[in-house]
Amino acid sequence: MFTLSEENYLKAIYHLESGSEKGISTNAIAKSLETKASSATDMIKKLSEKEVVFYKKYQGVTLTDFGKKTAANIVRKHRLWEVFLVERLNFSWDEVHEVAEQLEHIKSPKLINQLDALLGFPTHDPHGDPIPDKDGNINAVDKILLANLTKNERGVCVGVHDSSSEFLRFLDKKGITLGKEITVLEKEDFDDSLLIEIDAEKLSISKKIANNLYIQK
Amino acid sequence: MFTLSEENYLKAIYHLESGSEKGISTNAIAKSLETKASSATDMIKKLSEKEVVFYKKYQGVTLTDFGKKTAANIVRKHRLWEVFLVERLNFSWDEVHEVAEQLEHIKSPKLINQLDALLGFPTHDPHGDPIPDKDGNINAVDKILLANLTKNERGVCVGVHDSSSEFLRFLDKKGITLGKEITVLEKEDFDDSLLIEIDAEKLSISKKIANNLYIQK
DNA sequence: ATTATTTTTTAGACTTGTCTAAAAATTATT
DNA sequence: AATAATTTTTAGACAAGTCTAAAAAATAAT
Repeated sequence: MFTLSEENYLKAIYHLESGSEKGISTNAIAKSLETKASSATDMIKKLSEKEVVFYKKYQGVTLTDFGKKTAANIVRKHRLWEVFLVERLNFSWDEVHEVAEQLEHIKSPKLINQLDALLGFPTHDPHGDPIPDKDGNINAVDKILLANLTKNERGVCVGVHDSSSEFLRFLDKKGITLGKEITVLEKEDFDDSLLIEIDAEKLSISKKIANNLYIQK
Repeated sequence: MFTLSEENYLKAIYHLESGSEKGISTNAIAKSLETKASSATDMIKKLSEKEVVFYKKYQGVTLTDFGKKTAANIVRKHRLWEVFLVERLNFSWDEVHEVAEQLEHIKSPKLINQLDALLGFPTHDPHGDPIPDKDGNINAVDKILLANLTKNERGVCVGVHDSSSEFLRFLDKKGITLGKEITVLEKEDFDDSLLIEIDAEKLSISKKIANNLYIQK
């Protein structure tokens, strides 16, 4: 069994690993958890003892298979709870993160399996992120950033990269939600902004926004 | 804000207070939390600093109004989650306690209010215990122990005193659930057992059982 | 009313998870 | 290749929450 702190480290390492080949540095972990490198080193040693990470001094960490599975299960819980909050308790997608951060640590296999069933075995959370199955496998979607679409290309909005409340509320305001079809009408060279069409309306989108929205062609 | 440990102490004191007039002793608290008296003393001091209990050395503790409200809110959360687990996630009434012990510490007013609404503002948990409202007020039911009914008296089963899994599973086996009507046919003097009628069937009930079942006349 | 017993508190220690400051190792720069 | 800068680790400290053992207070028993 893992402590709350251990689970948070595992989750951080899990997220950092998906997006880099090599081992995850102590600093990267510390930064992601808003703690100090020395604290991270301490915890890494504990996780290594518990055989959820491989660790060699000065060379960062990698999750073991067991560690991956454990971390994926925490992510699974987090995302299932997010679906529950949005679909059953009228939370908006920018409100769920903090609460899900707490709920993901509740220990009860039955609870999470029944919740999964209650929600109809969802495959994605409210931000479009895939929900790992019981074995930790995820159904990778071949999504690309809106910024990488070329002129006149079209696709469906399937996820966000940045899921901060601010960004999500901005999207709500602009009417951009998951499932909406987006067409790129223009790409401005001088500031990399986009002119898109959504709901038969034209909308200008900055580079920053376009780099945080995932599209499926 | 209170730590997990502080919340558990508050809840224990709250439960111990309902059933005694005076202050709650250090030992009683320690016993109820399966810890040592010295640990209880330490925590009592912290709770006293936070003004949730009145405390004078060697004289036990009493909850302040603030403390009562805080504790009632934890109990409210615990019981609402129990309803959710039984009514929405197919848990049986003997399985919910452990999970609710975890869920009761989740901090999110919106979560609990929405959950309350989702469940249709239930007034009692699956064991018949009343659910405090947002202000900590509870709707006291005038229930009595089955053991205190006299021959030929009748009533409805509205709660259990002992809510251990073993007892609840025993009740399930005998077909005794909340809402069932029970008539006392005989009271045996030599062992204080009861002969009751339930669902038009006769059933013999030991003193111990009769002392753990609440009836509303 | 004076012992004996029980309860409660104190004192000091231990664990978990964190921190700062300094040392050691690695990586980057000239 | 030697020095500078950065990263990582170690060492020692601290807070929270717990424990054991001993002292102090309260209660019970003779």
